[in-house]
Amino acid sequence: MSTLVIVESPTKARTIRNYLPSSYQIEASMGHVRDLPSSADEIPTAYKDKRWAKDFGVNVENDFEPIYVVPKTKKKVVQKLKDALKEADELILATDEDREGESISWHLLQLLKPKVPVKRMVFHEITREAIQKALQDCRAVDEDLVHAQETRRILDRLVGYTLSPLLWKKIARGLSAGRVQSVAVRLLVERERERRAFQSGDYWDLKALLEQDKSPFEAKLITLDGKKLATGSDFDPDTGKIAEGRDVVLLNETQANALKERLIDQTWTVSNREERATKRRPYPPFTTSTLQQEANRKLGISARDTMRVAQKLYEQGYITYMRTDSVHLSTEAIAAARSCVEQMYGQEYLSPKPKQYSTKSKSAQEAHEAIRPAGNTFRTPKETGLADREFKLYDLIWKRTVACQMADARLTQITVNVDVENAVFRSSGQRIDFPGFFRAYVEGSDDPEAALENREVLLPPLKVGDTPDCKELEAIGHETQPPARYTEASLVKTLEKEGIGRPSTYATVIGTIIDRGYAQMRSKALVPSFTAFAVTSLLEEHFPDLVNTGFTSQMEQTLDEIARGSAHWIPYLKEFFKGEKGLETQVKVREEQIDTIAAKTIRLDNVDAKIRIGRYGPFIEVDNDNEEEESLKVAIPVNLTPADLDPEQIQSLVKQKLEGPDKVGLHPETGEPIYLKKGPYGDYVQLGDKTDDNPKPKQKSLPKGVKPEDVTLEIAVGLLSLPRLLGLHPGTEGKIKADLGRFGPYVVHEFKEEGEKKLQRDYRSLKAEDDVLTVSFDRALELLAQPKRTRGKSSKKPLRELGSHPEDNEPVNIYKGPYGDYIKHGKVNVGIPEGETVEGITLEAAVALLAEKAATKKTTKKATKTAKKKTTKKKTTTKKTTTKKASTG
DNA sequence: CAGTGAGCGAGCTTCCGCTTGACTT
Repeated sequence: MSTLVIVESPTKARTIRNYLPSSYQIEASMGHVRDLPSSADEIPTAYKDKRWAKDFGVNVENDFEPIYVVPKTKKKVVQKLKDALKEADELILATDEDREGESISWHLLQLLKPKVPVKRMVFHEITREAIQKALQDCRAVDEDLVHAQETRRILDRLVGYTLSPLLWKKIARGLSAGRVQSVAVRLLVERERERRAFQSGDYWDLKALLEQDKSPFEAKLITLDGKKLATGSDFDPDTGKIAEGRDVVLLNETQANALKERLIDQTWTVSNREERATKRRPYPPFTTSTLQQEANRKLGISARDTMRVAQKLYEQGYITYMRTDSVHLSTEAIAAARSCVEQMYGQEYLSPKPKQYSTKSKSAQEAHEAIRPAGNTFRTPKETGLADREFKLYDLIWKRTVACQMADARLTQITVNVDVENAVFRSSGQRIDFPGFFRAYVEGSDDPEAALENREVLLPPLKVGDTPDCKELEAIGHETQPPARYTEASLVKTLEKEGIGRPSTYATVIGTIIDRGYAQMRSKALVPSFTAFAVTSLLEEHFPDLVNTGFTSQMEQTLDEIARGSAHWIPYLKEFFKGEKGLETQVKVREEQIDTIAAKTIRLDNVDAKIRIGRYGPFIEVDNDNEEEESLKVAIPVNLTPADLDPEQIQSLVKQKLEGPDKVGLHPETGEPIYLKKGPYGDYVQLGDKTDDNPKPKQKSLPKGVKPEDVTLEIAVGLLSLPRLLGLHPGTEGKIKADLGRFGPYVVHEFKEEGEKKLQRDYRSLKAEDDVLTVSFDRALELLAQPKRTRGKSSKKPLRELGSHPEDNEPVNIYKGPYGDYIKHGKVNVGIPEGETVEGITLEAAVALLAEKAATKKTTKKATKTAKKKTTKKKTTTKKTTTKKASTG
């Protein structure tokens, strides 16, 4: 008697193995095992000639019947499951209890066609009791829920595969649109429009430094003649003036200074004092979304990296599952958190009752627990022995989980009014009466001003009638600020709030919009591109419903009805796609309506010139007054986004195009002219004109830190004389040169190794203090003598030294790598096999593993070669996209 | 890499979710 149990994740398989009898075999499906064909080569031959198959992989002519295929990457998994099933006389489908999980089970049934009894089992916690109970409560696959998933899948396919081709035709090839990404892009564009339209306003106020009984405190002017003083929120962002209907006093610099002079020597009297007790409740434990936000804000880690690190922690058994939308904690988890609080902070810091949090988001499917330290007792961050990011992330998760079972923080807010003449100043303080969960956790904030709130601000014990001394009075000017750009954190937060996207996709959505050229990351901000503006405008104008934040939640409502059996999926899709206002009809109509030129043209507020999306990127088009002549076209440098483009920028770009490049001077030796030019990759100098005889005049980029206005003839000549020969290496007689490369200035040592014909090159980057034009021979030797900076982190120190290899006496060590711990000997690396530990492995075992690896290396040469290609591609993503653009012409 | 924005018209690009492999250090 044996039972095959299929779960989604291999880690889960490993853990539940401990709670099931040995006659149970546990396998993982690794997520979905079938999907719609992603491209033409995946379409089965039977459907190859069908239009609908090629366009959608869904039969839109016949009740949206989908073609499901096993993707190449999943063939192995499916085979393994089939083999495992042959040995079993019972099948238990234990995929997650949400829409996608139910669907995976259904697909498994379709694929495996089991002849043995089948049960569907669901569990939310991986404990012996929970799994035993789940085994008792098996059910059948819920077909309605499966239909809801299919509807979601098909709808996304229809939206994506109709709108994207429309964009190829109307705007640029390779673009994409989708239910999730297009809304995300639109959010960025809308915010950028607000920022462009924003009119800043100035206002002044006074800050006083007062002193009572030798204790200083600060107070700010709040009213004048009983009228409220204007602050940033009183301004209308569209005009930069005080918003209509606001009865406030606006001070300019002169008025503020005059007021200051008038008030400084007067008598200041405390007129009012108020105290207000408040509470702060701890935050709920982490979901994927809140973890990504906090890791981004507090640790500066991107959503993608957060997930990568969390996955590691999960696989190594440190935390529970990291893709979840639930804040629910198991009773064991609550008990563990409470025991942590008692031990580390004491009974008084414990919340009086165990706290269970409930998920607010309507779209939540709650197939998993909140993200928390794994197990029935939590290891403290120190006990884990983790390091670097893994430690920091675990620490964050541990603190948040423990804090959620702690007592509320109790604060007292104190406000004191101080009158002087016709003005009232206010001083605000905050006293923490009991820190409660603050002891463990203070949430990071998008708004640094708000983060400061958590700090204690103490005031001297003032009472009404006190007359503090005014030590200093300062007039301070302020400028209202435009709304902040989205960061990864705030975008994820908004998407989750609107129910758009799922825990498993937040990080990839951001990746997609960057990959497609819809946005770029500038420090932490997501800045939309010109393409994003063009695409968003088109979609807003012609498909407003689809790019509305409400679209997904409407869809979700219908999916819920389908899941409950109260709605049918085919009529819904029919209406959505084939209906009078359906997508198919709309796309057809709009395709004729949309003018290609107009779609590629971007209108920006307060910019007259037209911006157009060309094949090689965005350019400015200035119409000529003379109708006969062609309009003027000026390329916009890459990395310049709509955010940077103001009328002055355009002016300067147009001017350069019209008047030609600035001439720096004539080359002292050849007499050729030297130009300073603006290229798509920045400013550069060029020697001579481009002619038929000289099709490739010498050009050199300005190094970082050199501004175009600083370029003298001397600098230009110097740059154009690069590479500069510094001398010959004393050891090898090889040439040492200095030059500018793609990654900045460098020195290189060129030499030939004994017997080798090929020239070897040893590169070192110059440091910030070095100048490529003047760097000396000695300095170059010094740099070359330094070891190459190892890429990545502190992977230098071995975790464990095993000893020296019997063959060559070279050390055999164990290191920590991004792909797990591994054994290193010379250039051969081999991962530690499953079941072995860093501590347990012997030198003999390691030597055997290394020999095995060295033997297989020859046979897998082909595989590593293709893989190498992949990584280099990845490394040079930025370059790739730009060269791609340049080479399509 | 470096001044374009179109066209002979093959075949291609593209969606959202669920998972960990491939890679190597």
